[in-house]
Amino acid sequence: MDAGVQERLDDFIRRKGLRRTGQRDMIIKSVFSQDDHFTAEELFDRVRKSSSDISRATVYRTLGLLVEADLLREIDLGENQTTYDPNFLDKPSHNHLVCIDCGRVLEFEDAQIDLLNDSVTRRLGFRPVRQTLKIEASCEQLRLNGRCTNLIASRLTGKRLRKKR
Amino acid sequence: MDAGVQERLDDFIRRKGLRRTGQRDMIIKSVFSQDDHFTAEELFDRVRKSSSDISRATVYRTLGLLVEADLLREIDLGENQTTYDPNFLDKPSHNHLVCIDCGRVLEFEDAQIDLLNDSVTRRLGFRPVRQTLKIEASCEQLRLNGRCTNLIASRLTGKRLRKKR
DNA sequence: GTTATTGCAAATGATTTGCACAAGG
DNA sequence: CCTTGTGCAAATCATTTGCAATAAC
Repeated sequence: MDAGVQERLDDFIRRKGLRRTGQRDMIIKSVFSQDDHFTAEELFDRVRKSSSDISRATVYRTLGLLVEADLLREIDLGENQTTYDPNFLDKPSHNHLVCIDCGRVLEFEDAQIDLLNDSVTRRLGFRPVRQTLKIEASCEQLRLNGRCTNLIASRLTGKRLRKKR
Repeated sequence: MDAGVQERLDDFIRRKGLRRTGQRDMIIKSVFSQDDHFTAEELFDRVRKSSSDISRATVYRTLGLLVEADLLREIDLGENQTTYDPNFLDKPSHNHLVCIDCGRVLEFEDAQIDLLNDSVTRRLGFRPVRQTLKIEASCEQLRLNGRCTNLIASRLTGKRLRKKR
């Protein structure tokens, strides 16, 4: 876990007159112990494994806190559950590419995209605050070779292959 | 309403072995009679005004149909309700700018952005299918003048000024 | 001691669904 | 007719919330 996280959260907590608790510490450790995207429910399961005295409500409430403190970000992957992305601390303006064949999500940064979007925003008479780019795309691998390692991998792990509906 | 809509839907319906019904016709007319974004519930209210024998369930089911037929698109404006955008027929690759001060949503097209995103996608080894760019920004007007006509307008109309939460 | 935090279970709210009846082709 | 579509009400399911007990500071 990035050393700065705990510190930044402490700042936030102090500034808002809130309190540091054991539950919050555990949840934060779990959130930032890895860099996969996750849902509230997935996090709840993960957290439960280390200590069972953390309730679902506290998980939801702490997630809200982390988002408010800008340590964690909600992203839209087209699911009906909110997905959380813990990687904005390291890569403050990364984007997401979602493969419509295998459901895999890639993160990428691109300074040119950022610049272009900023300039468009200014041209419209606004000051840019945040931008969210999601690219849905299909595997060249799958199209050219008739198979895609990610597709196979996700079948093995039982992950969902496509959006619902 | 764009003349092509009904036709395109008829095609879709025929291809899938479905049926054209009075309710679907009414809903489609309502959806494409204007170009504002809307939620399922808002559409339900609108549709109810012209004919009261359309149920909420049918509205939801027809929305699903229109999305599947690619006549209508779901967009994410950060609300807890799905928002629908009827303007992708006219502007197939437009983007959204959401003002965090007044909540107003602007649509804009930009060929450069499209090209750049496509090229990034290819560089990552994928074939681009669809891209979604949402820019959150703040009013220059508000910052410079201390007021923003949109902000005032949205106060008058009682629209929400900021995201929830 | 105060006040924020937690766990629990109940409440919420958007969306979906089962089923009997109605209607399109 | 035969099958799809509809309305209704009940069911789902993620998320939120009221409240009494608990723990920060």
